[in-house]
Amino acid sequence: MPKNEFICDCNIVHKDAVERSLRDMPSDEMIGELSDFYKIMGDSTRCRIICALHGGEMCVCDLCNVLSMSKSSISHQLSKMRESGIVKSRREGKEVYYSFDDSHVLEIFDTTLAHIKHKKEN
Amino acid sequence: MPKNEFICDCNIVHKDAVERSLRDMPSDEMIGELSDFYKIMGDSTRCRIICALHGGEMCVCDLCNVLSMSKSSISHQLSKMRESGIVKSRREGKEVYYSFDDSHVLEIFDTTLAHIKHKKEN
DNA sequence: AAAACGATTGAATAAGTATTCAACTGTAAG
DNA sequence: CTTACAGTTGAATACTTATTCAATCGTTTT
Repeated sequence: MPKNEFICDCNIVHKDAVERSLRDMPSDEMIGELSDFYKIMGDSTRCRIICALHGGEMCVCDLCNVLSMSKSSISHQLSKMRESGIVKSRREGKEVYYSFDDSHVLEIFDTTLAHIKHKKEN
Repeated sequence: MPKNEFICDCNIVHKDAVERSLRDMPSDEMIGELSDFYKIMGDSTRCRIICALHGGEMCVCDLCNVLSMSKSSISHQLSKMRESGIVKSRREGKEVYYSFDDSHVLEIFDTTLAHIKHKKEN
């Protein structure tokens, strides 16, 4: 087997492990969706929005007050969160109310939060 | 109650909801750890590394071949993952082997992956 | 119809970050 | 001791992204 069958110039490639990993690796599409999901959660402002919406829907203005941030900033983040299907919006008069669109996301969020809390206790 | 008790210039703040949210909001420290956790997962290279290590420990070179990326790039990512406690390393001669350091992280990862897969099926 | 208000949007700025390149470590082999 | 090899590291570059600012939209009120 020629060295350059593999990308790297090392001699000690563990052929079996590498091939098994390649076989079991999720598709690029799947990996992309997975990392996109984590990316959207990986921002403190968005995490705080998720926590705030935990008690029920809120208008943009409420979120501004909870997070002590500008309407524009919050709105930009909400727009991203809506794009990725985490929240949905509902207009009522001049106000727009946001709430969760996907209970599974909330479930993962809560599990993770519990994990972090648990780890801190030790 | 004066308008500017709240940060935003709106009139229709839902006082109760805002105050409840503020009360239930996790500490800045907690939010930081939470978003940092998601941040470290929110990169396709790191997600693929996690998938690759699923079958057991691997040396840097193996990971290069699985991901088709340079040693340096992988090493940089592994270093970040080790810093945040996701993986640990073990030297054996010239090689360095990486494996999971926190089974709970893997659990959350798998749950999320299952969630994404499930959502795609619908 | 005009003004006020809650919210959104696009462009600009600033901050963060992934990959590359080159130099360097630590270990093993000649 | 010298060379080769697996891996690491720091600086540079390119890319992404969060917040701000100003302008605008949609709805309600006067």
